[in-house]
Amino acid sequence: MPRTAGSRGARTAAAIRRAGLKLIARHGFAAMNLRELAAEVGIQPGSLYNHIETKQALLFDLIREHLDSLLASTEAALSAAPPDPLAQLRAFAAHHVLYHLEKRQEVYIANFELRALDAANYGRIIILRQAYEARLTALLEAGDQAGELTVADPPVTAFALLAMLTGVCTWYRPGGRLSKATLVALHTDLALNGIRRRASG
Amino acid sequence: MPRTAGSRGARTAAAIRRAGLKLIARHGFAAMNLRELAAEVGIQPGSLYNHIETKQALLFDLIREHLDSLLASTEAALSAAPPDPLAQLRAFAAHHVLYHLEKRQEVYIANFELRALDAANYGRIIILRQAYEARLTALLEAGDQAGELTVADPPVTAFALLAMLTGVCTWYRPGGRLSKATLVALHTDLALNGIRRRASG
Amino acid sequence: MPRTAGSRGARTAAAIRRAGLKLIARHGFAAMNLRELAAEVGIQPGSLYNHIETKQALLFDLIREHLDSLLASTEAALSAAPPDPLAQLRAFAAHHVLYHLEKRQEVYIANFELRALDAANYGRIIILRQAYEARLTALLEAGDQAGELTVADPPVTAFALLAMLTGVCTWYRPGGRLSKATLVALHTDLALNGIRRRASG
Amino acid sequence: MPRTAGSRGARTAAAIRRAGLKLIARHGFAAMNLRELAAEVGIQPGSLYNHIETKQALLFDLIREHLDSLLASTEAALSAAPPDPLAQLRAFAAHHVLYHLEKRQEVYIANFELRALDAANYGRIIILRQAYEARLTALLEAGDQAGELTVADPPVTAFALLAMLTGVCTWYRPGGRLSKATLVALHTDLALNGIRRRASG
DNA sequence: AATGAATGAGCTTTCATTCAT
DNA sequence: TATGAATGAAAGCTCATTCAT
Repeated sequence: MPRTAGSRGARTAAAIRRAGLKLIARHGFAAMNLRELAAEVGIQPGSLYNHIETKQALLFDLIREHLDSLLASTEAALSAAPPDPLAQLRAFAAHHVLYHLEKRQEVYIANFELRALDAANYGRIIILRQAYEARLTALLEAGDQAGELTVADPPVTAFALLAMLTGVCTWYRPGGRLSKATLVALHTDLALNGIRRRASG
Repeated sequence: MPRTAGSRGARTAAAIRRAGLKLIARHGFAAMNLRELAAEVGIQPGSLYNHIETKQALLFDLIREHLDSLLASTEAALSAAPPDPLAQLRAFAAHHVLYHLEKRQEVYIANFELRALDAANYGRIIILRQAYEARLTALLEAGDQAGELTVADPPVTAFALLAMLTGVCTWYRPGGRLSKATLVALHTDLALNGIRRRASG
Repeated sequence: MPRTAGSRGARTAAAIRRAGLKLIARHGFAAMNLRELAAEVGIQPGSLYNHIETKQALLFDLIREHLDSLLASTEAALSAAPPDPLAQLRAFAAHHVLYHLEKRQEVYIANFELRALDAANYGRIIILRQAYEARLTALLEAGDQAGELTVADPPVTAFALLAMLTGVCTWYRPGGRLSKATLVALHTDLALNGIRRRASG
Repeated sequence: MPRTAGSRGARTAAAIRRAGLKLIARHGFAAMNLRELAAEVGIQPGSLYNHIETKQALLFDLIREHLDSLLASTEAALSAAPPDPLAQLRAFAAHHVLYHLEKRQEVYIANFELRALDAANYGRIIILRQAYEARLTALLEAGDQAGELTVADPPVTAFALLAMLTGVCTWYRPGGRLSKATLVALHTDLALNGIRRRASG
């Protein structure tokens, strides 16, 4: 007779993912070890394998779920914004910063531990990541064609803006001098100003 | 009897640093192993210890040398530029991008492997890094006070600009579509535009 | 309330023994694991313990059942043969080869996995095995005394003949070049010729 | 500067092979563990890997060396015997029994642990083993054609004789009731009698 | 300055077995 | 009787580091 939903098993699996995020973000994937992860969850190392396939598969799952979630919530944010290019871009930037501030662990892992993925998993993740980059590139091109932006090279500009907007989550700590809202506004302006079309000359 | 400058020992030491940069940049510090490093150099693992103290000390040396070199060459670049705030900032940005494009391995390590440093080494490195960040922050404040820039929050803006200007070296590969000079110009403009004071209305 | 004879439980128990024979014969006892056995049966590993005591007990049961069956069918074969020593021996050899060809998995396990038995179980099995060897030794002695055989050392000769007659099941595969009947005849002759009394000097 | 020959390294490697033979013969390959092997040698488990590639490679090396040695010493024994078929066969059988009595551990492993070899290694070993079997098959065919033997099916007879002649090393213990020489004679006669041509009727 | 061999601690993973449900 | 989840021990193997030569 199968256990009921919400059973201990599901809670353990969730705790493993939570602890995985925390420890990989803290130590890096290679330096994190499953003994510590198990201890954090409160089970024996071998018991992890009732819930994960391998250490590598855990990393892949965490990254994939993050990117799935990022893509979905980005679409939601864009849908909720006015359709003109500047508003869409501002929505993208604001959502990016806020989302990244709130999911700093996931972001860290998804950006800096890709090299720890094996070839097959790396390929799968890159597709998702490129979809996200392409979304911003398309917005930049639309803004350029609408005459509202001056974008010298859309894909390169997209990379540059993403780097800037992502950077905040490498140093932000809750309770610091500036609120999340302030940081969102500051970075959004910085990004938009960098590409907004100048009045004339 | 000490060997002459170009002795085998000195060449081995240099080869170890070169291989260290390459392998740490490729795999990350924790995932890199000294066996592979020794093989790359063409010696046995035990022989490494005639040239390095520990794996940790190798990492520290590589990062410190990089930051020393970055700080020194930044000062040289700023000295060679006109003293007005905008020109200084442009020189800083252009130098940063070019230097980072040319030292991608060092940059990668100095940015992403700080967590692998032990506490004492981390403290030493952070001082150097903060000096670099402070240099840019000071330029932003000067430009703001001179009325040429609009900088909402100098330290945060400095972080944001550094993230953007550094980002390029995570994807740049020599022989790609765009030359280094083009990338330098593109990123410099993007950064400067983000903070240049708007005409008025 | 006990289930009826053909109940699910009894069928599961039989499937476990069948899978056990197959997997132990294929991989060896130590290399076989209960996960694979459970998968072969179509249940979860924990469920095995409704039907077996331990992995060790499963091995013991399989070997004991095989030897019980071998001893019983040997007696039946000897009873059905003429009582003279040569005929008895020929019946023993023919039965041995045929039985071994038909129960190759059981034979393999009973011959090569005895060392995996714990001390107590090993002792119980050795008694059965020695009974079988003693049966052949007795036939050899009887033949020798009757003047029909020349048996230098009955127990050693018994071991040697058993090794030869058993060996066929390490390489025999159904559908091969020779039929079971041919192999039985060939080996029986080979064994008998080895010990039949020579005409004179 | 390399160590001199006969160094500790070579002695350790030899001790590992000796202990490997002993423990694999005693427990079986799967049930043997490298911790026990290391303890037997008097080193730490990790140190084994200065001398072996993997556990699997150790098994392969032991089996291959045994078969190489068996083939070579068989050739030497045949060369030393008179060239007529019966003498050659007798020399083969006597050599086989004696060699097997003296290398019981190697024989056990080479016969019963082939299934523990991975596919590639298994293929390499089977070639050697078939060469040995083919040598006996050829002698049987020669004896049959010379009219001195009656061999119903040379390859099957070869398998049967090898099984019989090998069987002795599964139960022989030094210091037992019968000397090696006696056992060699007994088994050689048994084998030869099984196939020697009968006078006539 | 280089080597080969050793250490000792650690790693991910496997496994027989238990047990509440 | 079956399940899913847990245990605890052990496995093969890796690795930074040491050291006599």
